[in-house]
Formats: sequence, structure tokens, C-alpha cells
Amino acid sequence: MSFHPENPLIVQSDRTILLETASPRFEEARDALSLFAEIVKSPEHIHTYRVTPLSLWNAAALGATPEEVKETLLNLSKYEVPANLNSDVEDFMARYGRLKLIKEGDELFLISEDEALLIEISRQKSVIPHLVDPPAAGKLEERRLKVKGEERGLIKSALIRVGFPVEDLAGYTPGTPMDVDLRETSLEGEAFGLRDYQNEAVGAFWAGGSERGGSGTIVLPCGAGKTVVGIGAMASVKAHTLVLTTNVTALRQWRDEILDKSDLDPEDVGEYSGDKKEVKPVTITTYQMLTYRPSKDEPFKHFHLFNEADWGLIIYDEVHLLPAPVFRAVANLQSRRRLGLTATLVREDGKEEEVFSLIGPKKYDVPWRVLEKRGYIASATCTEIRVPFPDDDLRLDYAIAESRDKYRIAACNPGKNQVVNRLLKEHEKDQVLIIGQYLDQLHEIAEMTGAPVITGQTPQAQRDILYEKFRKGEEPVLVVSKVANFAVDLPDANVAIQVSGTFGSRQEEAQRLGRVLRPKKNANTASFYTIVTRDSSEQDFSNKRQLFLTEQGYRYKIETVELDS
DNA sequence: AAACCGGGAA
DNA sequence: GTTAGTCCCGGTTT
Repeated sequence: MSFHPENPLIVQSDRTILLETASPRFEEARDALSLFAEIVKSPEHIHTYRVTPLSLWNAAALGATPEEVKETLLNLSKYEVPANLNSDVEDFMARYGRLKLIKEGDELFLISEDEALLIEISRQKSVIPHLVDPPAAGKLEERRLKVKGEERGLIKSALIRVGFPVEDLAGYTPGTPMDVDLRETSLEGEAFGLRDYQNEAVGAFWAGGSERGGSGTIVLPCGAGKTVVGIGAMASVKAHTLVLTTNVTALRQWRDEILDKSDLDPEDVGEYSGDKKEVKPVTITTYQMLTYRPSKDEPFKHFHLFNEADWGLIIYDEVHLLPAPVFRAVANLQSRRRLGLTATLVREDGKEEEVFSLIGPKKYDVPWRVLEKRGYIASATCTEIRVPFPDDDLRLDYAIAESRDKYRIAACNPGKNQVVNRLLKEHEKDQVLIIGQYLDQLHEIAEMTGAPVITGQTPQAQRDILYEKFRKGEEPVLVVSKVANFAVDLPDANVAIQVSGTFGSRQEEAQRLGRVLRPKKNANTASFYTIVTRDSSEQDFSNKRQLFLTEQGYRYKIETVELDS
């Protein structure tokens, strides 16, 4: 039995993997694990990963072999790798691609080298409804199963649920051709080209030609240029494209980026939103638009957009936020090329498998170190600061409060203000955003610090003035409400202090961190603080928070403070 | 035609 | 479980 104490991993038979953050090989191991494992927990010293069927299928779809995965584990592990894990790696990875979905003429077939497997799945209750003439028990007339033409998406979902993800080789409709290329210089005349990893991402999406290439998910951290990858994909497909975004701000940003970075004319790029209902060769819309119903029990009013044109490519921005009703529509759109863009494959609703089967497996993710080393993103330190209640009265209020009031009391703990003051002193020379969700609390902090507040009610003109002052450094501190989550026009800061947040939504956390993540001219570092009340319901969300941030590659620290009386 | 306002939804 | 913000729509005002 071998023992390599200098190695960073402990690989366990329950498919969890422990990673020591202090190891000199930490970064190497983290990037290697991102290929085939999911992160579960990430406190300071030891991070926990898990190898799941889905994580192995994603690796297999990326082209990794079981040998490579086993080799990685062997190389990085302190102790011998448990035999059952090695055989799980082999078994699960081998399952991907054993079933293939192909098209012959207009007919769809499920094929496999393995006849027993075809028989086995042909008897699955969830699969049968999608087959044409399901074979009688134990018999197969030909070595293939005929699939109902309209149910390509549904059978893919059904198969992944029974543990056999199918490789979809049934090809795509080309869509209406469109001449589009990337510009070599942006509209402002700056030289423009895809960064090497963006180029690789587009290549990974497109690789494999007409059948294999052209559907899948690209995982890139915020600020790494997902839009540009989408534009690169458009320039590869060269067909009419529908882009789905999370909100109108993102929609406008896509439009601006497309006009800036591609040679498309403004009249070729349309906005389909509450304001405008344009359908152009490139059309951008929002998920809310698509899921809008005049009332319950009525159909989605704008779903027809999916079939309004002969789209050759559909781009799903922030695919981890794709609403469930849209999945149902996506199941019917399997013959259209599609690109999912996201910073994380983890969904709050656990529908990661749907993304895998209906949008496509992970095609590319960037090693974090690459981005950091080249200065494309700032490296951030995240600190959770735990404060007690300042006095027993408040503590008692909290103790006897209805559970629904508890969160608010903890979130608005005035003891946090002391910490805010301390942090502002430490970051006197920095651009600081103070972010919170309760307006009363924000106004209180604004009064205390003398910094201006921006909330949903702040008129756009006023926001613009404050943003401008902040950019120039005339106002070093801004207090902002939830507008911060999505406002794209919010200027960059290098310090963010979160004084209250919603119930552990990782999305929200990422958005907030994204605010401070743009590379800075001087020092390429940023700080993100979250202040929570100790021993309160707020602290319960701390694990979730850490998880997300570590998924994104940040280091996370916890600090407990006492208040001055 | 564009800007603005309030209601309802998730 | 809560809160604030966002989006859509359909109305009115400018």
C-alpha cells in the first residue's frame, strides 16, 4: 500500500474526495477535479468533492477517458484509490455513448452495440411511451429501437433518469443561413479577437462537425466573456439565432456586444421584449418574456417565438436559471443547435440532468488559474464576519420572535454597523459598495457613513450621477439595495460589503461578487465581505454561500468578532 | 410615438 | 418563510 503524504487528495469509497487547500498542488488538483467531480463543501482547510454519475457523464461527453480520470486520482491521492471508485468511474463513464440516437431519413432510432442494453431499456416504463411499436418482451426484431420523431428530447430526459444518457447524433436543422463574422476591430477601433480560452470554448462547442458539434454548455466564470463566446458560436453556425437572457439589461448588453464585436448591422439584431416585439435574423429575448401568461391556466403567450423563424442556433444565457416551463419547450427543440452559457452547472432546483440532456453536456470550462494569472479576472478574498447581537434585549427579541421575523431581526442587527465602520477604515483608499436587502437598514448605514444610497426608487438620472462620481472617486462609498444584483451599469468596485442577503441564493451571491470581480488597473485583487449575525438563521446559509464561491474558485475565510461596548 | 404609471406574477 | 426588485401588460399622459 502506497502513501504519499505530499499529495493533496484523500479519495474515499463513498465517492467523496477531500482536498487540502494548503497543499502546493491545491490549484492543480482543483482544476483537475473540476473535470469530473462536483464541489460539495468548502470551508477553509479541506474542500469536499463528490463524484456523481452526472459529473462522470459530463467528463465522458467532454472526451475524457476513465483511464485519464483514474490516472488523475492516482497522481494526486495520498492513499490508494478505493477500488470501488475506480470501477464506478469505469462503469458510469462507459455508459455515456453506449446508447446513440441517430437519424435515418426522417426516422429516429436508438442504437447500441449492446443488444441486452437495448432490450433492457425497451422495457423501462418511462421509455416505452416514446417508442414506436415497443418490442415484445425479450425480443428485438432489429438491433435498434424506433423513437417517436417528436420525442427526441423526452426520450433523452427519460434515458438519463434511468441511468443511461444517450449520445445524440441525430443532427440538426441548419436554420436560415446568415452571413456573420467577428470583427477584427471593435466599433471604437480597438483591436478585437477572441481570447485563447474563448476561442477554445467556441471550438469545443463546434467540434465534431455537423452531427456531434453544435450543442452543449460552456462554463465560464462571471466576467470571463460569455457573450463573446456566444457571438463566436454564431459566427461558427452562421444561421439565424435566438438568444435568451435573464433580464432586459442583459438583453441590451447582448445587443450592444453583438453590434460591437460582429459585423452584423443594427437592423439584423432585434429585441423581443415588453417594449419591442422585433423578430430579426438575430433576436434577443428574456426568459420572463417566454414564460409570460396573461393569467394562470392560459398558454404562454410568446412561446411561438421559438418557431417564429427557422433558428439555426438558440443561445441560453445563464442556463442554470432556465425556468422549468422552458425546459418543456426545449424538449421539442432538439433539432436546433443550442448553446448553454453559465458560470455553474449547479441549479437551485436540482435539474442539472435536464440541462445535460436537453441543452447538452458540458463542452468546456476554463481552468481558473489561467484567467487569474493573465489578469482577466481579479483574484478575490471572501470573508464571512460573524457578529453577536449588541445587547441582550435584541437577543431576546430574536429568541422569542416568530420564525418569519427572526431572519429580519438577524439581518438588520445594528451590531453590524460597527463592523462596517471598521472595514471602511481599513479600505479608506478603495472603492467600496455596501449591499443589503432591507431599505431601513441601508438608510441607517447611509446616515452613519454619509454615503449616498441607491435603491429601486432612485431615478435613473440620479443613479447615473452617483455612478459617475463613484467612478471618478469623488464618492468612494455607495450603499445599494438589490438593484446591485442585475444592474449592469453599476461601476466596478474592488471591495464589497454585504450586510444582508436573501435566503442563501447562490445566484445572488455570485452576482454580487461579480460586481467586484472586474480586473483593476492597479492591484488585481478584490475583497468581498459578508456580515452575518452569529448563531442566527443567517449563519445557516453560510455553507451554501461558501459552496458557490468555492465553485467559482474563491478562497473563503470566516472571522468571528466581538463588539465594543 | 414615446414616456410614464400601477397591477399582477413568480 | 421574507423582501425588494424586475418584468410584462395595458392604461393614460405628453
